[in-house]
Amino acid sequence: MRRLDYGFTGYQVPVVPRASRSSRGRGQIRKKCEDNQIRGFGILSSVAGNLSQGSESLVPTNAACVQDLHHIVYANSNRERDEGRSLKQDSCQRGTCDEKFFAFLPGLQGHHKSYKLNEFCHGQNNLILEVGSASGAYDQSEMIFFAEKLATVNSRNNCVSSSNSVIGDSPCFGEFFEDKVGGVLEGKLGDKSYTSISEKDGIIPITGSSEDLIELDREPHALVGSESDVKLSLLDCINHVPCPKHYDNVKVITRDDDENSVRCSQHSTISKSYTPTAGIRERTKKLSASRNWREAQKLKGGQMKPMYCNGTNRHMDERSQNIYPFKKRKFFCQNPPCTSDGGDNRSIVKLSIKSFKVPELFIEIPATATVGSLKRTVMEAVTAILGDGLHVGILLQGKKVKDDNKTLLQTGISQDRKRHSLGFILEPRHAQITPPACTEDQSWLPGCTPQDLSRHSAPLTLQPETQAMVAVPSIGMEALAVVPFCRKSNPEFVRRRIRRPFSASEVEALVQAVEKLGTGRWRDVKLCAFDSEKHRTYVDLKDKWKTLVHTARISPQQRRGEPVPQELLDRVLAAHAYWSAASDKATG
DNA sequence: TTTAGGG
DNA sequence: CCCTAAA
Repeated sequence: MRRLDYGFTGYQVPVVPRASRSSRGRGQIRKKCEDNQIRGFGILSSVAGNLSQGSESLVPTNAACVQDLHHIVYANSNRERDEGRSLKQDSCQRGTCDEKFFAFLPGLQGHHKSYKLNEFCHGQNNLILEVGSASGAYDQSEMIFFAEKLATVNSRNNCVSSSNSVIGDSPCFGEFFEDKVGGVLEGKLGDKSYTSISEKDGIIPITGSSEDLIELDREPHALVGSESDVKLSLLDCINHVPCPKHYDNVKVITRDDDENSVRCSQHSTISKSYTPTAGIRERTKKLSASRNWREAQKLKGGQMKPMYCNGTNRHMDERSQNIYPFKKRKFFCQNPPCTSDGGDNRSIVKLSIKSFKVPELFIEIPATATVGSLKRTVMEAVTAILGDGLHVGILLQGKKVKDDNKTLLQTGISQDRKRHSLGFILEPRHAQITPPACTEDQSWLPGCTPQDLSRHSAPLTLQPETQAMVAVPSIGMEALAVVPFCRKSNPEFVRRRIRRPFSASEVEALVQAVEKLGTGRWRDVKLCAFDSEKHRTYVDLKDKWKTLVHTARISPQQRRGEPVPQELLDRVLAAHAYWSAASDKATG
């Protein structure tokens, strides 16, 4: 009997003949595993996976994860507070920003709230996100979400990304923000003001889901009322200076949406395995002409689906939960060498960039939208802005330096100048080049009046930003990636999913599932062994199996990445051989 | 949508 | 991981 040749023991191999696809149901019957046996297998493998994953976590508990993460979160209705001002540079002042971004969540009726990200300053030891509220109040969970996500975003931008970063809501996660030097929580609520300084451990527990409010000893209500500003400062969280060695004691919290766990990774550890050049090479290689064709097809079909439509599309929903690095990375490491233009090459200009000015970010979202969707919207917007859709502008004494070919000497940037005269702006890369190309919704085109806009979204407040809203550069729309019908207009911003290597437990689960189900039923494999892992599609599983087979066939010396136990690789080969033979037999 | 296979 | 022809 073939089963004897199979080599697997301990369970029965269900011989499920591979029916033609047309005969295999797609409905609820196949929603889960076909029989109890397989279902039991799935559960077992799940449990096994969780157990082993837990044991291999870098940091097993949430609390331990944040030992070195310094956060200060404070809300303040007074814009002029010294804490905020002192951290700002001249280059980070309000009102000098040309570009503005909008995030717009379509499809829902009702009141809207406009959120504006006025400034986003990176400092060597601080990171400030200042949010000006046009109307509604913020709750603390939103603030924390900002803080948390920005930490992740910035970690990614510093090329020390963790593969576990996930966008979206985790159904349940508890996190702690700890400020070793003394956490500060202060705010004002009308006449009531309070300041909460954690003197000892400075731990602010944030429990429950991301929707929940922070639990505070005092003033457990919203920190800010309407017309208040919220400032979030992540001290020591991420250092924007691109020198990873500073991060030795900084940990990045990443959350696995599936396991409801918080994982921490040492930056230094991450950066070890991160090879930016390889990533660039890979992505550059893939910029095939087919993309243009594909985009044309999508344009033609007009079949872009809203990303936040109650998850009616499982695939879109799954993919939207991942943080996508931008598909096309253009990290040119081709800084031109100092040219001998008569200047003194030995003259070095040392710059300490403490903050970047960023374009304002506007978010319009119906009041009926969920908090979760707001979070996703903002997160996507921030991610996009901080991702790759920007280039750096330089302000010298308030004037934009436009000629990139001038030397610093020629431009007047030199050491003896006051540093305050030099400013850096993050601005849309193609803002001046690409005209808005969103043809489906004319309201986003330049020249549209606010009335046109309100026809769609009826924002509660437009404020002075209204004029900017109609002049929003297309890059802003696409960078936000929250307006699907606009994203298609620029293939440049199709983002690649973040790489998430399979853990040993996942490999184990995959092997078990394939042993059970075979190599041609990836949807079933997914449902049985990875149903809870939204980021693993059946295509992913198929691909992983392919690489596993390849790995098993090559010599151990040739293998890369996290070593897969030989025992598992043996099972991979055995299962692959078995099911290949079974397939051949069935075929002919 | 799912499978299968190349990139 | 991405892309996509084919079923």
